[in-house]
Amino acid sequence: MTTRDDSSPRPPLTTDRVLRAAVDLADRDGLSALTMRRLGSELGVEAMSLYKHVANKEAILDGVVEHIVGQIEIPDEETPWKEAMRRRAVSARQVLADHSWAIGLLETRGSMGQATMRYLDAILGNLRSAGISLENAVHAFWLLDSYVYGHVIQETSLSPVSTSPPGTQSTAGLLEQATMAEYPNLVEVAEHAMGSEYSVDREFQYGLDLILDALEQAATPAAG
Amino acid sequence: MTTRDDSSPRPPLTTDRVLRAAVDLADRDGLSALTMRRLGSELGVEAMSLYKHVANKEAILDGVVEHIVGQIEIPDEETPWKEAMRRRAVSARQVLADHSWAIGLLETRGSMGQATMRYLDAILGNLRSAGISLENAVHAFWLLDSYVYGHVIQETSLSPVSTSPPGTQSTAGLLEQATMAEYPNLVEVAEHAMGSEYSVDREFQYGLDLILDALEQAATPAAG
DNA sequence: GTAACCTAGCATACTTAGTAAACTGTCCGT
DNA sequence: ACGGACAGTTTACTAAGTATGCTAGGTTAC
Repeated sequence: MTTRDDSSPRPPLTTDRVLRAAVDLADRDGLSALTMRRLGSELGVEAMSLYKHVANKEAILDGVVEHIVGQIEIPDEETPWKEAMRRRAVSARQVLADHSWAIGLLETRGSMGQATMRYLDAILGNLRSAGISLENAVHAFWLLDSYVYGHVIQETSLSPVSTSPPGTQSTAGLLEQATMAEYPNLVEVAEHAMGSEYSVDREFQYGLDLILDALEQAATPAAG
Repeated sequence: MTTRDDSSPRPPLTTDRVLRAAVDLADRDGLSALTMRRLGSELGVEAMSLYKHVANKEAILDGVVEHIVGQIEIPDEETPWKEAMRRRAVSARQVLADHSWAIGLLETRGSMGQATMRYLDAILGNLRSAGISLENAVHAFWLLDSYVYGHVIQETSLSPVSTSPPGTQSTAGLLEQATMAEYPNLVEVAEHAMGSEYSVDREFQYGLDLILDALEQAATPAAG
């Protein structure tokens, strides 16, 4: 039994606490702020102390990705596939949007961790146990995951335009650029996107449903 | 008139030459190898000399992204939209796959450059002049671009599994992990992906056609 | 023709990264 | 009490981006 009943001024470091703090730090100040020294001071500790709990920074990034992926809602095998896929796509987008810096990490990780494999396996498991063929399950996986990842990427990379409320200087600034006259279609779309009836959320839903419906048609040959 | 007819041992630096060298370097040794010092030595010059031609490293990355995006085939307004969209999606995937480090850059750039805007404008222009409504053009843009970007991300992040020829140790290594028994669906898919009849190229085409067909149905209310 | 000056490239040096190596202090079992 | 295990620290090395000031060669103004 460890004595800790005195007012512990600093709980002991653990790998989990390190990873949690890393996610918090990146959420708050961006991925570039996630340095060993800042992470250390966040935990009231020197940078080198972290190395007692993680192999190196790469390991932290790996762990962080796992942490993020682990937050995505995983379908069980009973939920009807279309509903399950919609739910997990929405959840994945939510999680990735909440930690928009994480997408950039996904690509750079070479190998999949446990959480990632569990996630993929659950998706495929749901599809397969719904009677969908292996080929079609793979198609569905690629399509949906590509769509979700790509959508989040675009949301973040277009955020100067799309996330600012109408009339904000960043939106206006984009439009007022002299060269904007050369891009009439972009202007038209930007204005449309600034309208109050437009929402990126709905845009995501639209594409998601379109893909799901198309997958359903493809997966159920003749039945209607 | 500048005298340059003598055997110039080193052509003068220009912004363009810097950007070109940056792309080459990243292609060859990866994005992390793209440092000012290495880029300088690549051009036979000290790191600080680069700052005479680019504001800072961020500007190089911006320029590199522009360079990459500029390579994507742009549709003209005459090409039928479905064909145009397929072509530019294939081209975008090709370009991004040729410079797989570039995707990670796209997200981190805050603002769009000229090439990016020209690209987006051309896409929207093609769709609009094909008589597609503004709303549907926006849908098509989000869907297709998300799919392409996401697909490339997954290709690179799954590359340890998918790009290695069947029977390679990285593929086998993944499968032989003790924990793999916990992920039967993943194993099934991995084995399927290792089969010679499987190709990520075809996978991309499948999803692309599915999206294009679905978009077509949605854009042409009753016809067909 | 020469002096002022512009400019590409260079040398130096400062700051912040990641992390290796060796040290310190505490606590626990013998 | 002692010895080791182990969390955390100190110091220091390497590499990155880049500010600052220098130099040399060409250009331009008189």
